[in-house]
Amino acid sequence: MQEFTARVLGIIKTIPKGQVMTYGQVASWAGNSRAARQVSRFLTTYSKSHELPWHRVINSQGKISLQPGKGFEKQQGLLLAEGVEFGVGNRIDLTVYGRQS
DNA sequence: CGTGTGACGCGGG
DNA sequence: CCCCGCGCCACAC
Repeated sequence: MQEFTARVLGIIKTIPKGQVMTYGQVASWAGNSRAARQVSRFLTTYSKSHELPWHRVINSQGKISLQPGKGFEKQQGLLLAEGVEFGVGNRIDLTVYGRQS
């Protein structure tokens, strides 16, 4: 496994319950601020084979990137279950729920 | 190899 | 708020 991938995995596993991180933030913490896209692709493949809080990773707009009918409801349900609130337009306030850097 | 495709992000209009 | 374009990058054809 690539070093970058291993770090992404480690970072996501440490996101506190009830908090979220953006793809870009995770990529940056893992050492490559330009790899937000790879982080998303990583989740599509690893969320099924690993025990990982994949639902705590959202986009920089504070919104869930999955499309309705393709996982959106599932992710929103998991976040709601841990107390994360969604505002107008199903946006999450990153200044409240975002993991502070 | 060239091309298309995104769970991305930033800047503009 | 919505929509676009552009940069970015691994991956599938």
